[in-house]
Amino acid sequence: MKEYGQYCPMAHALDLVGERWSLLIVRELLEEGALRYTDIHCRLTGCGTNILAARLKRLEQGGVIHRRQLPPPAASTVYELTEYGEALRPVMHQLAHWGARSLGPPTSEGVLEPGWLAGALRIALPPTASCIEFRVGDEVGYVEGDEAYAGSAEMPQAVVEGDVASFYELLVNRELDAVTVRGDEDAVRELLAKLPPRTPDVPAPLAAALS
Amino acid sequence: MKEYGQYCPMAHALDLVGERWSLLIVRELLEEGALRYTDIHCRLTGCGTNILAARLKRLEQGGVIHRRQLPPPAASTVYELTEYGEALRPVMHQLAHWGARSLGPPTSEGVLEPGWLAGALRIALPPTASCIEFRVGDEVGYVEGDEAYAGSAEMPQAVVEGDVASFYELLVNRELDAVTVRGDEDAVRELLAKLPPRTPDVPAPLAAALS
DNA sequence: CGGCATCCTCTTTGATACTG
DNA sequence: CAGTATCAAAGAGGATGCCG
Repeated sequence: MKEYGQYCPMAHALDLVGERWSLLIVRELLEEGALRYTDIHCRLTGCGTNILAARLKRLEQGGVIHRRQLPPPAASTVYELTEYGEALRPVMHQLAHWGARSLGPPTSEGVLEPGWLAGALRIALPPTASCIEFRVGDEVGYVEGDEAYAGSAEMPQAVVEGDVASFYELLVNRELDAVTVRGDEDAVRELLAKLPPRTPDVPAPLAAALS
Repeated sequence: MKEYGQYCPMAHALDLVGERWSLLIVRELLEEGALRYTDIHCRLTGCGTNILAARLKRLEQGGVIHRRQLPPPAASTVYELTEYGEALRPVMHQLAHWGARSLGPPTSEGVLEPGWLAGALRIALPPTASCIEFRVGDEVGYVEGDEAYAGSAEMPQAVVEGDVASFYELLVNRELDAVTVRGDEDAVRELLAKLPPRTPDVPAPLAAALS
């Protein structure tokens, strides 16, 4: 893509990561740490291999990511964020928060990429002292302290289970009855109580926003 | 542009503001408040009128901006951010900070849009008790408290003057001698001392980043 | 004029096929 | 596995035209 050609930090940032797919690649690397070409490709449904190659090249030239050769015997090349690329984490976090405010319930045709649950928990939930596991559809993840992880917790105080719509109900409408809770239900209640205040309203709903 | 089609707040945010030019439109509205179609267009060199119209429509549908009819006699339509669009301010601020780390000196062909100085000051400078005016090229702006404004200050404690390269020297390398200071030079020195620590280094310089 | 819509050319995308 | 090659379709950029 042509650069904007403005001497402005915003425009420059967009020259580096503003192209289509670029920030989603960064998102994957932020969540997974280091990924092979094919791993990235299969997580980004709709992104052609040529586009991916072009973006990776550009991000590398921009100092956002770098290629590394895995030590033998698994000598495959992986991509990971540079220190500079890592610095995008707070930006991405805020942007995701912003986007979440107008992200409707998952009724639409949205594709859920593997590992989405840990990302969702990380964004949605405040730090908690408890360890709570979530099973949503075929995804499993848990929160503990101020981080969220994919997979099962070792000693969860509570396990929350439900489908994607119930999960949305829980997080957005604080509807505890939407899901089934095993274990310490009060720990979940406490977590919900610590959620940031509901953002009042977003003018246009998702359906209208996207033609 | 086609949507990403992922049920993910990041992807959704990019569906709303991730298209080319969209975030630059938001930047203008954040800085100027409300602008007419033509004002936006002349601030975005390179953006065709059809593109601008399409982006404005999309941003409006997404609830990021809205159109308003100015009261008579100047009954022209202006665009401004909704409350939801305003919420992009911290995101943009962080993104600009990130971009500034790899934005080189202004030797390149970068175009300086009118009003850039206030934006630059807002991003670069920490809150200050003093009121300091900057004259860079033909732009004038000043900082006071935790905000930055375009135009002349009424009672500046100091006036800093120089060209764009000197301004960059001042902010990035803390080189006070690069510019001429009238009035309370210590106020400027104090401001520089409060700048955040220099970010160590960005792997690839601007020149290499952009082919 | 200010606020777009249209037309046209050129680049980018997205999907598939192919190669070291 | 990690990309490059190819190609149709969509989007970007520029000029111009229309309409209040």
